[in-house]
Amino acid sequence: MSSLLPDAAAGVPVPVLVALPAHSPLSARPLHYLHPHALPAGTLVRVPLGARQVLGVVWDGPEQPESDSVQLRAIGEVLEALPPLDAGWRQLVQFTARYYQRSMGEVALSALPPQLREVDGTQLARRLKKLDKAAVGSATEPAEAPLPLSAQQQAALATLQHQRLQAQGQPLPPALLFGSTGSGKTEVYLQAAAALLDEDAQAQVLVMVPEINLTPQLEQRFARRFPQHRMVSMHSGMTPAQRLQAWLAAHFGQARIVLGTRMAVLASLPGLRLIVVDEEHDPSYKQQEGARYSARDLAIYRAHHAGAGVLLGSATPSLESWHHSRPAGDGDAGGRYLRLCMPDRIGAAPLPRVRLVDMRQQPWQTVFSAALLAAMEERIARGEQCMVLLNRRGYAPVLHCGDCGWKSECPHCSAYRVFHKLDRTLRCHHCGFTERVPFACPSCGNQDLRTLGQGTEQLEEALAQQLQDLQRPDGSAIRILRMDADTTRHAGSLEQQLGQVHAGDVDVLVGTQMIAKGHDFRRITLVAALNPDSALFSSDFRAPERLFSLLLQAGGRAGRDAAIGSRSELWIQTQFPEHALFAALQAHDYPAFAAQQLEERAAAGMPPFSHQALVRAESRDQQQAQDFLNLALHSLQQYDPQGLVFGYPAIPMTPQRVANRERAQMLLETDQRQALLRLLPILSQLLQQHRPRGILRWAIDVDPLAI
DNA sequence: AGCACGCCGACT
DNA sequence: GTCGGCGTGCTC
Repeated sequence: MSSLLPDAAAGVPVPVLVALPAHSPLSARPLHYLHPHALPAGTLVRVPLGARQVLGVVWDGPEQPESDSVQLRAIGEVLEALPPLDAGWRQLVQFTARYYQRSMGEVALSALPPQLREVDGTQLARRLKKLDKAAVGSATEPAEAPLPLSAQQQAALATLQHQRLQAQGQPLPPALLFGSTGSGKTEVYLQAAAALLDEDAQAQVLVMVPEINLTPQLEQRFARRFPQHRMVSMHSGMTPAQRLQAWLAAHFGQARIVLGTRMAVLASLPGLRLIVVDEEHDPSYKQQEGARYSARDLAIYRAHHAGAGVLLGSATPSLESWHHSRPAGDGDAGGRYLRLCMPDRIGAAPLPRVRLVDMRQQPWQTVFSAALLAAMEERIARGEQCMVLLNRRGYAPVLHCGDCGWKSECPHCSAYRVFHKLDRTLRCHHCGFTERVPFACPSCGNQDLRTLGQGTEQLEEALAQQLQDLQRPDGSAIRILRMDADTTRHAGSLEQQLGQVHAGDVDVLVGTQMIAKGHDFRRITLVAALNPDSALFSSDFRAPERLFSLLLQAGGRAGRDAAIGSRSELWIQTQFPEHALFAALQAHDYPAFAAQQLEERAAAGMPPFSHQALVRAESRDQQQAQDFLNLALHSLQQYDPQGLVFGYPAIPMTPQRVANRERAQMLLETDQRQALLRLLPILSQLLQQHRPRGILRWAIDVDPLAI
């Protein structure tokens, strides 16, 4: 293609966003392309960029490029079949990019389904025809009737309704639905959605869940309740074609209910009226790479600006949401969120009894205390199920040589490789480096290598041995199933294993956190957490919050069935049974736990009483990574003469080295969010400008979850 | 981020 | 003599 000089015949410059990385000097503002006439913002186009054709979004912005020395190229194709993305979506993209320090192009294009980048106008037209067919074909079976409401559910819904009527176009405050497991939060979501879907034929409801494997259950309930409305899912487990169809259905307003993981918060939803964030405390709402946004926080922003409601649900809310929903009193105006409480379990099934086993009273290196084993045996003999939680997969976290002290370190990371007995490998859980287990110590030749610590594989083995004489009520052998990232790696295996548990083929379920979330295991009457202590004294100030939530949630797995729920128990083996966290857990008293934690946070000036950003850098050299961060911090101080933002000197991350990259991080903290928001773009610039050769990557994580 | 261009080691 | 390693630099 010959490069043509721009002339009047070539048309006018149009600002277009393309997917350029956050720190590219080009990504600060839209690029400009020529077109015979101006195009409305939000129009999707294909444009040439270097040697390739890429998808772009026409943007609001300067009508002229900043520099007049660039040769503008022509827009390749306008995807006319798609209505432009609306102003609300564009504003959301702009806010996300600015708040999380990424380029608008990166955020905008990553919010679009990947397959949209590949299709041209003709292919798209074909997809749209299919979309219309799907819309016509729906609705046959009768809708499942709403369930009768408890008094607390009624009160929550009445408050939401009242608040909506009162608002008169004003933004609605976010509502936090604080309800224990089994209190019927889902029914509240369903009826809140129903009210909007019935009253407004254009209305769309976005329902967010933390993880893909939790979508099917909620999906089923919504599908049965709303067979007359089109519902689509949005999560990373879908094929590219499915994702495109779902996105199109939402963009055209055909999908009235969109159910998805965090990515769904950036979908195009022209009729958005309500966002539900289920399990709002769940850390998976925070994206951990690229644009590190919190889908829960964006949901609140988006709902506010769309004039939609937002309903956050949890039995153990994040301390942020809990604090923001505090009632007024004592000279405190209260939080900006509305708090709705549903403490009672429906069907009056009592919450599980919490039993603490003091591991200091147990023989050295006990894995299963005798009391816990006895309790498990009793349940299995009765035909009930047990669930055992241990947050470590593999057989043992370390392999070691007693003679010379060799340990199974990863050559590429500052971490130990985990011993996996089943396939006889040593695997690094950080970089993936895998080797066969050596026959003898690589350092001294000793053939007697030993394991240190326990993982889920070993638990499964130990339980099989300890329970081998035990039989089910019908005399058959007992079955132990292990579920963790290793056993659920293949597509469909997760569902298949969950099916076995539900069918009652499994007596003891052993696994990592993944089994503690969301699933309704009706016949489980005992849940045991074997070793939760590391979270009690972790350097991460959010570790106790996560532990409390995990244990309460895990306990909630037990005894959902009222008939047997009365004897359900949550067992915790700990060296610190006197810890306040366990006392609150025993009383099922989240408010007490939250009050105690918030008091500590307030005293230490930590979130939600302060705002943080974490700057990370990677280099071959740890000192260089730290120097890079410290220098940027030093330069930043001249832009913050009042010292509103405090920067802690850079420290190594844990683990310090991953895949031969040295990692360092620097924490910024302030009680004045605005000051931080003002300084972060300057910091980005400083980092970019003073980046030495050896710095491989750097990134800013705003509102980091783990430090 | 892609993708080209560019300048040094083991092979059809 | 080529194929290909990934370092450096550019994309409206």
